[in-house]
Amino acid sequence: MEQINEMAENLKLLGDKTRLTMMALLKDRALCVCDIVELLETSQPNASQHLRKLKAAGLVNETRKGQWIYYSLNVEDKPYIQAIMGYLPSLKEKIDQIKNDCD
Amino acid sequence: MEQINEMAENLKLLGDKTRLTMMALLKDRALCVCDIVELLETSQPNASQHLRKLKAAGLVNETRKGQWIYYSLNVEDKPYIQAIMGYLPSLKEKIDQIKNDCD
DNA sequence: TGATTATATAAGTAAATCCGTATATATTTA
DNA sequence: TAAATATATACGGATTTACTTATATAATCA
Repeated sequence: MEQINEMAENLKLLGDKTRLTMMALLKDRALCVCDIVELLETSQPNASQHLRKLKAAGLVNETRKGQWIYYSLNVEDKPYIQAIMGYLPSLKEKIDQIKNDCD
Repeated sequence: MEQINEMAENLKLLGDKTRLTMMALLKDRALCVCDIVELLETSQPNASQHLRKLKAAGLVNETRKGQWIYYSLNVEDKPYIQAIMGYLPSLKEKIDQIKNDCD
């Protein structure tokens, strides 16, 4: 079943706490890498590597804005991913705490 | 976020094509290990080991019936797992093809 | 009871995965 | 143009994972 294999690949990507937290963060709004590094309290290369995987699977988009690269969700055409996202807690409050240097 | 970590653990379990196919099969009905081995075309130990992980996470139940141990879904109290299950294709036709020795 | 069938567990191996350190690339600013 | 900032990539090590083979346990049947 090719459909199941494809779903398994995507679920595997979400089955990592760093990446799943990234997705939860991006539910609120697009974020640049330095925001994500600060929010996740991880290293910049680690964040970049996880973001690359999410992007390779088409789960996020990237947009450069000057020095910064903003990542945003790209799940409109992926209904089961959207369904999962609906069950992720909102991290909006946490996001509002970060100091927004990026700009 | 403990809730996210717990979700990530469960999604990781579903993020494997063997286990996700098992879950899709069990959506139709309870199956014994030998059924699953036949349907997945894998080895018996491999099937048992994957089933053990699903059981440890509480995603399936087991019930012995004589010589056979039947596994069934246990997702009533796990809404996001149920949501994902709803997007898995039905493998009913495939299941109906197996020769039902078990009995 | 001994043989057979169903399932679980143990142990080993190859591959995948996550993360850290180091470095490269791209953009902005002085 | 040089320095600073933001991000990506390369590489290596430790851990995890999936699978195989071999063996153990449990239930049934002759």
